[in-house]
Amino acid sequence: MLDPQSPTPLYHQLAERLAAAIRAGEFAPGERIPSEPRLAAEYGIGRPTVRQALDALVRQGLLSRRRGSGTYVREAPKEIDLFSLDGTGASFRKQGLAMESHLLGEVTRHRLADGERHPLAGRDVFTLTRLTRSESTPVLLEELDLDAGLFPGLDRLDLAGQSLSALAAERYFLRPSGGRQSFHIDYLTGERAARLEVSSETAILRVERLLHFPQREAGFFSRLYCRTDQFVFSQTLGGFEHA
Amino acid sequence: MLDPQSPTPLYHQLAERLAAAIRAGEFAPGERIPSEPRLAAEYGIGRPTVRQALDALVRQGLLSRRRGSGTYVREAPKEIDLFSLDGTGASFRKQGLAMESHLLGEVTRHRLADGERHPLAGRDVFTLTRLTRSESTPVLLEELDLDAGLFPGLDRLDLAGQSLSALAAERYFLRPSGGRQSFHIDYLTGERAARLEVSSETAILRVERLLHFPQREAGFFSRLYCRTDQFVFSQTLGGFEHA
DNA sequence: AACAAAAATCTGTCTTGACAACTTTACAGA
DNA sequence: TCTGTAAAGTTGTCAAGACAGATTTTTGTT
Repeated sequence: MLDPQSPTPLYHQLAERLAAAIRAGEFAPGERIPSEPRLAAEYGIGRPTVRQALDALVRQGLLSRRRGSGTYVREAPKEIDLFSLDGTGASFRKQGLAMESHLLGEVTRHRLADGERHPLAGRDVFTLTRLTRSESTPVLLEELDLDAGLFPGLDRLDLAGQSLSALAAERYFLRPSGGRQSFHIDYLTGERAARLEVSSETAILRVERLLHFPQREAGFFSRLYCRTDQFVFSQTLGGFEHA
Repeated sequence: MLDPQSPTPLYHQLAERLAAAIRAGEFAPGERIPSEPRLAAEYGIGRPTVRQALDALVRQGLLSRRRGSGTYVREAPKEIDLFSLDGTGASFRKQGLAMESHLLGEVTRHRLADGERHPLAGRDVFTLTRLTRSESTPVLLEELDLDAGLFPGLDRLDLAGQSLSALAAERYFLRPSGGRQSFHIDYLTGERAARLEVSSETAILRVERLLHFPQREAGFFSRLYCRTDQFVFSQTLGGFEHA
């Protein structure tokens, strides 16, 4: 039973109680937990209070809900080395994970205005979007901008299944000399949320990465939206990492 | 006014409306927005629905609430280069940010059991915890484990204000040869939440980092809990990064 | 003008209740 | 035994209301 006299709110006590039960293995991944009305009756609290507790566990990645069906325990995320791999597709396969990456839409070329808040502002860029799925669940969305001057004719290439970093190295003889990436926690809406199949309540790791080349500073900019609820994303340190 | 006929729920419409107003500068950082009862009256919806909308904006880092006082627009986070710096303290100062790091408790030495799920399992380690604040707000909590064999006598040194990476290089002649770090979104409870002054609803970037040395594989393990709502944490790529 | 107390207002927690949208289960008929 | 429909049960959204804890504003007194 919950303790109404406790300084810890009831919804919080329930969330901790359920989280402990999940971590202790009382509910297996994929298993349905008792319904909201059932939990309300069992713990003697209102359904909105139960929902508040479950809301927190959903956000923490322990539970997922399906309207009309119930609330289920989630699988633990697998780990993928992302921030140090030579092309997402190739390294996904190397790590024995069934991943599929594919382009969304066409590669387009356009000019970024001078005043635009973008590291490649003032230049012509190739823009492309790529989505990676694991077992048909989206896990990574990449939005890429490449300096058109560094990658001439890129829009005429068949990029399906291609490693961009391999392409950069082998076709354009480009190896990054340095760069910078920043890490953010984001909540997606609109098209990005739809592509990753998440609600605006789901915390997403967004990594903004800018690569420099000996031939041109700030030649490649990318935004990576990572579903850390699906995968653990890691980076190998030592030696240079690039996209 | 909100549109009750819209497929978008009312709380979601309000959240989007308020987010747009904040981003458009209608409310300046630090400014108080209309109270919950006031918003309920203005938009003709219930206070629980207003709270649901505000909950989402608080989680997204746009708003913060103070009981009895009101709901305020938050400052945008500043950027700090963390995952490529030679010791947090030194690089904070180099980047002109008023940061203070200090040890929580003493350096302790103990042995990790062989079967323990820890990269340094089976060894004696020095364990220490460090908290970094900016303008008296905690932004980074580090929990560090160092192989005691690589860092003899570490517990007898005065580590206050010290760069650990400089210490490793200059006193112990240790430079990392490689490593790995993984990125997680976490929700803290208990002591960690108290130290970072966050609620269990706040999404935290947790980075687990393991460094290898020529002298010893897996010599240094650290967990970094980053308040991305306070700072943008970034990494410089190229050349080797180490703690 | 300054200070203390009371009142008002704010957010935080919780309840009961209702209805919508969706899924699952039970039942009737072929 | 199979299929279709109704009933039951689930989550999602929303409302009104109450009270607690904290802060701010107003009022009264000196």
